Amino acid sequence: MMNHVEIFKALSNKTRLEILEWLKEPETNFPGQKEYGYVHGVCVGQLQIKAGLTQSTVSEYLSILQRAGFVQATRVGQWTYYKRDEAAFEKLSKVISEFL
Amino acid sequence: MMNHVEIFKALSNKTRLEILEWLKEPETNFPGQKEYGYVHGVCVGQLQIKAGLTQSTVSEYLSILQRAGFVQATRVGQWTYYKRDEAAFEKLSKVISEFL
DNA sequence: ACAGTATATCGGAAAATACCGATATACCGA
DNA sequence: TCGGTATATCGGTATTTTCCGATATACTGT
Repeated sequence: MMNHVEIFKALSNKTRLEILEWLKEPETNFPGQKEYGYVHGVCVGQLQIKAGLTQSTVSEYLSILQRAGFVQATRVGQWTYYKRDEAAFEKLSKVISEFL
Repeated sequence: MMNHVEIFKALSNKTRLEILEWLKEPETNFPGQKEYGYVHGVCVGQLQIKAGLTQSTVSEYLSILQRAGFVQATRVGQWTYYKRDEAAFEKLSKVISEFL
């Protein structure tokens, strides 16, 4: 993983925490993407609508979450799909209970 | 506990993370306080010396950590001792692996 | 009551973050 | 090749955070 401070900073924002929560259940939270599937996660546009912020802001938030390791990005055509990396959460959970 | 964003913000600073780490082993990290004991933790002055920041800054950092639940303060005479609240770390660890 | 010490709080300058709109890049279909 | 769509990046303003020095508060011994 990366620097702990950067990881906690990534989680220090209401919208970013919500994004992570929404991505736990893509089918429920992003029905608008049903026809395209959820294999690689959810695309930026869907997240933007749900977040109610501008495209540029959501895009940046996603790259912050990606740098911290919480999500993985997959480019498919003109779309970038983001999905949670569950291992990162387990890892952080362990870091907190064992090393912090 | 409190709002998750505030908790992660409290952990988004190098010095504050170091303080939490130092408080895991007061005897080792704060030998200057040996004669006064470590029952209630470590006093602000000792933490200030170790952190190398001003008294006001360290005092504020400690209250940030306290508001987030990571440390408990005990006033004894003119000293305020701070010690870790291990339960807060376990709780946060669970929150991350189960809810985040 | 007073001087000394420990900590908390206040006010502020500099740096970082939260967001935005505009623009650039990448891909697609015609 | 060109127009349309999805995303990333850039430049900027408002807010927040970092860290400081000065001051206020609280306690202690004389």
